[in-house]
Amino acid sequence: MNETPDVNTKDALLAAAIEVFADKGFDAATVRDICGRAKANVAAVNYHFGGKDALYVAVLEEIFPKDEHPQIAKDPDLSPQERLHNYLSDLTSEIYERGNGMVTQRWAIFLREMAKPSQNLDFIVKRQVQPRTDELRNILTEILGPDVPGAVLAFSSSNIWALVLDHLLTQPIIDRLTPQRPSVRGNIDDFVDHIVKFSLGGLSAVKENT
Amino acid sequence: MNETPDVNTKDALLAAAIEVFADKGFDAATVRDICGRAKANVAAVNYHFGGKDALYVAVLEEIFPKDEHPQIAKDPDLSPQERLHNYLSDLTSEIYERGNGMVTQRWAIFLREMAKPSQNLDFIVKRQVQPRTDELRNILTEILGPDVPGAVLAFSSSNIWALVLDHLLTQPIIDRLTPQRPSVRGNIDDFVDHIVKFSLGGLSAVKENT
DNA sequence: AGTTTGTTCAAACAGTTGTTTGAATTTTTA
DNA sequence: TAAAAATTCAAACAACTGTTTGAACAAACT
Repeated sequence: MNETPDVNTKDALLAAAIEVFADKGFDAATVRDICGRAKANVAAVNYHFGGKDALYVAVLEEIFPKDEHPQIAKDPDLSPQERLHNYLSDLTSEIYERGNGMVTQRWAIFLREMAKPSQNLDFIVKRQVQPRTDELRNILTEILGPDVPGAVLAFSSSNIWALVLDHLLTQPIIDRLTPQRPSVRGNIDDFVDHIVKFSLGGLSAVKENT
Repeated sequence: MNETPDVNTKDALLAAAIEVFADKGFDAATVRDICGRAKANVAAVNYHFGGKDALYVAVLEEIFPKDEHPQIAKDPDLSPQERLHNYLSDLTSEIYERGNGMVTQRWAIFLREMAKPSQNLDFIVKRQVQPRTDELRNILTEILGPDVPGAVLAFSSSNIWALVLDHLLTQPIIDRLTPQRPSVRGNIDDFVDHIVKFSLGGLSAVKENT
């Protein structure tokens, strides 16, 4: 009757599902694995969530909360260059810095959805990507000026996102290619300084001759 | 003695496997689907290749041939900036231009392996990525000068790769975010010009203060 | 011819998947 | 306390997976 009969197993299932989905991906994840880690019965997923798909949706709702409004770099006192620095610093540290928390798992799931999009990618884009790209777009409009062609603005915005997301995707390749290369994690500041420099240089280059 | 009018079932299986693996990924691909498209019996994969895994290896050998040596931009008469332009132009058009051929399927499989690495990623990196990154590294060494720190060179190399690979990964997001944006395919030259400008600007920016 | 070798095929096998069942158990309600 | 509702659980289900089997067929060689 009450809506909080046994929160324990349901929460345990959700936590285990976040782990497994981030680690294996939706297809490779099995409900038996999830229930095993949650110390619950195999039928628990269907009882509490209604099925594997619904559990995945619940996971997405959990790790992409609605009320999250970053807009960190909106301080009007800062120059757009400084705001870009703050923007890239915050985004980078969120992706790479915190190792075992929920934040990195969220980006792992995001990466999986990009490589093999499902219907749920719409949800993730609306919750996670849309507000961040809007903010970047504002910063870039100030840097490039109001007369910049829309294509240049769109390309540049994608370029800067690509610089940040790069390691998320190419980490396994870098491990195989140049294992001696220092990892981003632990050198976040160096990495951020580099991509800020690279971005500002690239932006002024595409601004010059338009 | 060769080229019988009847289609070789082994070749048909290989062709169908390339399609299915590129479209669904290794896990989601089924041998029944592959054999169905090849109009072959379910047991044909095991008879001709020995199993699904061995078929995947055969597909990788097929779409990542050994004798492929790009080194297009090695002309010593060109400036490193021009060589970078040629390098990015060739790489971009190979990834995005030819729509239905084998080349794009190769990059689709590459993307899948990056998002969920398997043992075969070593093979792909050695065959596909290694020679191209070596070439880029040479170009960047000339542009940045011999005294550039190794970390800056490594970061910059990754950055430029990220600019090219960007759309491969974010295409499904862009479709959901800004559908009005002109696609890269069809505007390859504009895209290449943009990332060349952006790259050169970024490179001189990271070169300045080191 | 006959024999051998290579290839196809329908059927079945063994394993895993998500899901359902129905009875046992716990918790809540009256 | 007793009835009722909510939750757990072992077992089974149906569908799908890659793989194997053994007979049928085809081609090549002696």
